Amino acid sequence: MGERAGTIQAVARAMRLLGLFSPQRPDWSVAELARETGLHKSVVTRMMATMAAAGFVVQDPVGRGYGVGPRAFAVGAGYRPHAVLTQIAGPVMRELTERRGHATSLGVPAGERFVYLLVHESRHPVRVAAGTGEFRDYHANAIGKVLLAALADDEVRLLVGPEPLPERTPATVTAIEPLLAELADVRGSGIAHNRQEAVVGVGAVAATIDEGGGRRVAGLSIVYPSHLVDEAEEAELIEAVRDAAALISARLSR
Amino acid sequence: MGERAGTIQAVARAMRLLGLFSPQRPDWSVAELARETGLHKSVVTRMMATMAAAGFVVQDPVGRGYGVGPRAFAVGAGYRPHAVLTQIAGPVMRELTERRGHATSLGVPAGERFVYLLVHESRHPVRVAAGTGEFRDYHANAIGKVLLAALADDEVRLLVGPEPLPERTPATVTAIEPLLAELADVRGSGIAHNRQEAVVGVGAVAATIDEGGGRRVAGLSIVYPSHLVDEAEEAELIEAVRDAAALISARLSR
DNA sequence: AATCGCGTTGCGTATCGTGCAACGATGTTA
DNA sequence: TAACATCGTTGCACGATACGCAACGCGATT
Repeated sequence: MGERAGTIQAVARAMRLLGLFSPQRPDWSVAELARETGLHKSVVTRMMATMAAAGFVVQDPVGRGYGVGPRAFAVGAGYRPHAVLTQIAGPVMRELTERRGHATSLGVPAGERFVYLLVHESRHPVRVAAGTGEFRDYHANAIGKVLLAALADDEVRLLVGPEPLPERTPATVTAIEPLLAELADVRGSGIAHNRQEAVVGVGAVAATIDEGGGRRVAGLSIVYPSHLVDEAEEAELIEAVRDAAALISARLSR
Repeated sequence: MGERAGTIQAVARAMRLLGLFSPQRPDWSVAELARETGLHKSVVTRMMATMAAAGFVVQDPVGRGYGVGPRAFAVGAGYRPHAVLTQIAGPVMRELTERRGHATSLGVPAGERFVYLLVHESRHPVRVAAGTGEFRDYHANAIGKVLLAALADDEVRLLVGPEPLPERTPATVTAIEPLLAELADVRGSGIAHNRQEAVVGVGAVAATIDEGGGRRVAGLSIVYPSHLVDEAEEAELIEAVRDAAALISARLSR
């Protein structure tokens, strides 16, 4: 009956509930959780009570909805890629953001999507960057393409799923072949672009962060409002992000 | 039979397992988890398989132990105090660390202990600061005392538990009365000390970060090797941490 | 007042998690 | 090389336990 053999229904349900909490949506009521998951109210109540007793969630004042608990934060802080990269990439990204005036993001693969580990916001009035802990599709983001470019075409097909790929904006590449062609370019240049393919009006350039053995571990990007960056500046940003990624890679290896 | 009525055994067990993963100890094998929790191997195997399917944990290469998964990171990133304070306190702490040359930490209450939200390491060869996501006792840390000082004596008694309080070093205050007396001073001065009470050779001074309504939300500390800081410098550090905490508080309120 | 939506709780049923034992794989010791 | 220890996984039968229903108390809204 279960999704997969050898798994525990009650725990799988609890994980589904807990997984709904995210930086984008950190607050849920019992009723909302029940509607979203299709579980019965009573089940949700008991699940949440159990997870609250363990400190993974907290209920705000009195019964009025649940939020993320300190224990969940503590466990999440043990995520390897984050622990390693935060120390090294953080200062480099900060300087990059200050010098260029645009937001910078760092992401790593996380199954069928990738996750933002670290984000430095720009001081622009318009915020264009994603938030730490958010997941995104590979195919419609600069960091995602950098990560895909580390894989063979077959693996890419497996990862992004069947056509058409989800269309985020009119500019999103929704077919596999053009995406693979683009990835070939990325392998050559080491740079991936995002030209309003995820959000209208937002562009980005990304470069690769490698570990010692050449294993690709992360992508670093500069994100900006498209109308503020002309071709000349884009060329500068490409150089900047390439240098920063190389610096982080070098510091990672030793 | 269960710990508390209205909770689900299987989920409580899963939380107990997941809660073992922390920044200090981010890797566990099935056998280790089984020994630690007293659960049967087969139970642990199925629990972990279920949580792995949900992305909350990952098994390294093949079967060789589990680590924290990206989903756990994403959920943890939704922890309110972290999301709010990171943006505002981060830059202030960075400057404080650079200017004074010592590590700075920021912590918030998390049930019967407190948790470090943000840590900036010094460039000293000796690392003395805790890591993000680690839990500590209130009574043996500067930040902990600052947080306790926001409570009434009765609440403090409830929170720290019965005497003797856990002794971390020979200097730890293990009796309630002296602790309460110290907290009275903290309420007056707004500053808490830690003189090698948590780790031998490590001292700290902490100040209070308040929210708009006067609600205490966090403690900010400067942490240093005791033998490197004389009384004159300590006085300077107290001023520095007080100013920084006040600045963060002010930015929080608007 | 009346109605709606919410979160919680008792209870009986049968589903589903549990623990045992056995297996294959890997690594360690003699 | 062989015997042994340790590990992670899986089938299986039993019964503990999670489930879903229904009812309740509460607060907000009409």
